[in-house]
Amino acid sequence: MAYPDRLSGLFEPGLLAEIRHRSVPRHVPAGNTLLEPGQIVRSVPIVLSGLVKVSRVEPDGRELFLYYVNPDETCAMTFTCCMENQASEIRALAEEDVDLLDVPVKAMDEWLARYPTWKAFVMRTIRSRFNELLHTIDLIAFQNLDQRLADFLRIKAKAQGSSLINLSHEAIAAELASSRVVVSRLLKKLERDGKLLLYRNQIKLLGDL
DNA sequence: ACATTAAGTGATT
DNA sequence: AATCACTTAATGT
Repeated sequence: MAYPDRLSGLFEPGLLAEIRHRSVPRHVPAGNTLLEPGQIVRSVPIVLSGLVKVSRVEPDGRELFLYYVNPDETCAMTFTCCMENQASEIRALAEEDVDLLDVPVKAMDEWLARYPTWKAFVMRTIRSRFNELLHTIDLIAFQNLDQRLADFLRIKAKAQGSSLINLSHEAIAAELASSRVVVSRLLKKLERDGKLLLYRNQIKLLGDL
């Protein structure tokens, strides 16, 4: 199986062999949901390729972008849920075609005690997400939507490896739980400042924000 | 040519 | 920053 090869830089050989034997490869086409809120988490996905968008879904249907899970990463939320077989608090959606390895809860629990690199991997992803979330909480608390928008565009561009973002203002507003008009205005300002170019359903980032 | 959807803008809360 | 109301621009049929 070719999958775990790309993980060889992350884990020791013993663990790689375990991953090979106990994880289940899964392919998720772009646009499909990996996990809906309320669903019981039974396995932890390790993303091999593609891009997974993780967002919060409010009862009224509104959405709030939280973070992307890139290749060689895992979803931090699933760790916290799956240990106690808790329901998911978030939605995970494949934004590009995704190849991943499903690691059963039982296996990842055992590895936590046995393999230092696994423990480090888990801790690292939880810590970095936690810091990311603290950052966005700061921005929301101080009502800095312009910063949050800039962050979103930067992260999106980096995650998909292209400065061309194919999203309508409406779609971006939905991700940030804001309104289209506000996003349009902020984007227009960024364009005036020479930070990006606006087209219909498309945004071209210039340099860094 | 017409209908539909995306984006721009002033005024108001 | 959000909402409303309205205009203008781009796209689909």
